[in-house]
Amino acid sequence: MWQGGGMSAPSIRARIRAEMIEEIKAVARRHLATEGGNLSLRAVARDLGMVSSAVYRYFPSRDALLTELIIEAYQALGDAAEAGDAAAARDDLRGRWLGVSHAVRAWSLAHPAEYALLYGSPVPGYAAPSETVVPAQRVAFALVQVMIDAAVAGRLAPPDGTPVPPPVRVDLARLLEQRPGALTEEQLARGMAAWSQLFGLVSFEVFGRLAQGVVEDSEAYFDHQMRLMADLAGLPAEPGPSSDPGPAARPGQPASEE
Amino acid sequence: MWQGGGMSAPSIRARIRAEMIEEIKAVARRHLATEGGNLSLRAVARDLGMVSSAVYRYFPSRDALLTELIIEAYQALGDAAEAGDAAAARDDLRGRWLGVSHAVRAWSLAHPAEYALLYGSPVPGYAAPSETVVPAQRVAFALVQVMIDAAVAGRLAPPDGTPVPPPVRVDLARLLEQRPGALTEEQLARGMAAWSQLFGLVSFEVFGRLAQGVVEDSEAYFDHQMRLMADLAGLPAEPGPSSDPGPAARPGQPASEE
DNA sequence: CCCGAGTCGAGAGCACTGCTCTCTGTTTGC
DNA sequence: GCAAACAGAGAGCAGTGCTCTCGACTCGGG
Repeated sequence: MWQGGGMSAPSIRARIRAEMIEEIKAVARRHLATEGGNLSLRAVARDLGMVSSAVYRYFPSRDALLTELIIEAYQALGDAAEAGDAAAARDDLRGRWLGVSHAVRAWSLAHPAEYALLYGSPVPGYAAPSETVVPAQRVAFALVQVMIDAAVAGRLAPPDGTPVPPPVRVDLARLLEQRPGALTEEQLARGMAAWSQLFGLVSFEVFGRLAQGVVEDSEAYFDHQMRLMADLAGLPAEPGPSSDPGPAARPGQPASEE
Repeated sequence: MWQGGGMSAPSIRARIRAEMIEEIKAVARRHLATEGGNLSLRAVARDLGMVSSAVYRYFPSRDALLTELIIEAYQALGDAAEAGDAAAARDDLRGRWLGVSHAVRAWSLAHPAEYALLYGSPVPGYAAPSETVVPAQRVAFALVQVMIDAAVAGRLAPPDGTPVPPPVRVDLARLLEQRPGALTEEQLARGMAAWSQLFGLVSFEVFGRLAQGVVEDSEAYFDHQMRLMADLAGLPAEPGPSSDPGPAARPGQPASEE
């Protein structure tokens, strides 16, 4: 943008600038982890040995810095979720489902302040920019993808119970157009139930609304709840017939990078 | 405390003081509703025609004021939930279940800032005091109570699917001691799944993580999701045989006081 | 009745915040 | 080589939570 031609010769200054931006974000992320949600731009600047107004050469406002951190946090969470999926054998559908779930939980517990940025109360005047909607859906996609793979393999149990009422069916059908023919509206509704259940559970745990003497073994509790959701989604209990039925699909800590 | 004897003769000054406390809380609640989460004590004082230091005669800190508002918000939410339960016939178990759910959603959408105080990111240094744990459980109790009533009436379907693993069974059994013999651990686990599902859904909607073109008719979507949870909990679909099977158990806006 | 004690409000002040503006020195592209 | 763009420092503004002091007021007991 400010450099017309191709990406030739990053012109030392531009490279320094890019490094500076990364350094600011790194320090801000560190502050977020230690101090908590109310990020102080002045404190970040102080840690970098510069004065607060200098930071405004790189970010137009504190909210812009937060937005950058939010986007990168969505990426990191999405990466963790997909890594949790990839850690299981492709036909171990329930193992993949639990892999995604436990990866999301592990990342969230390891980065509570960033999780609060993503799924806590939105900051006062700040409105989530459009760049955040796509990465925000990666976790939901990861869960639904397991259901889709199960459906195309003919291993997704047909849902019983309450059918989807017409108005909801319209909304869900619109979502299903992106992945045509794979799932029914009933099945997608169950996948989205698992999705909101996942973040409800993680929010309770990260925000400390659960650990007050209610549940001791919170990981086992979480694992059981997500298995209930796997049942609800219609995922089969055992891996496919073409794979070794080893000790897969155990909770553990599937993925927790950094 | 500062008045030794009984509660005789509130001594004008004490009455004025109590009124002042209520007035401060009322203005603070109004500010919370209009401005958002970051409550400014000085702005509240300004609205009351007093200077900020005067407010400290009534509340030792801003967090103390917030704590008061949090406790009262829990009470209001609990009242709404129980009113939503009471609006349905006692033996219309699914109607009561949905009544509680829709009442919680309606209150939360009507009081987003207070909801964020309860279920959003916890404020920086602030740790939820012990006065908040009991009122925070009222909603969960309201849901579980419907299941208990269904169980004693022999109308709660036995759960199938994944059994509760031993470590979780220990935690749940400890919770069940307060209501002995009514539910199995499997059933309580499903009730708590519905509980976290409820707040996961409401959080998504209140915090604007859902309405971005994903779901249009969010009330119908919520209703369907909570019916899925009623299925999961094992609640019967129809009211009991001793009641008229009229047009009950419809969504609507069961309770939304104030 | 009156007077010390406790209460209340106002004001000034401290340390902090996000952000703007101006000024100086450096780097860049032509 | 030079004008333009950029980077950092510093001062400053308006706002925040909170503390302290000081005068006015009210209350309860003698």
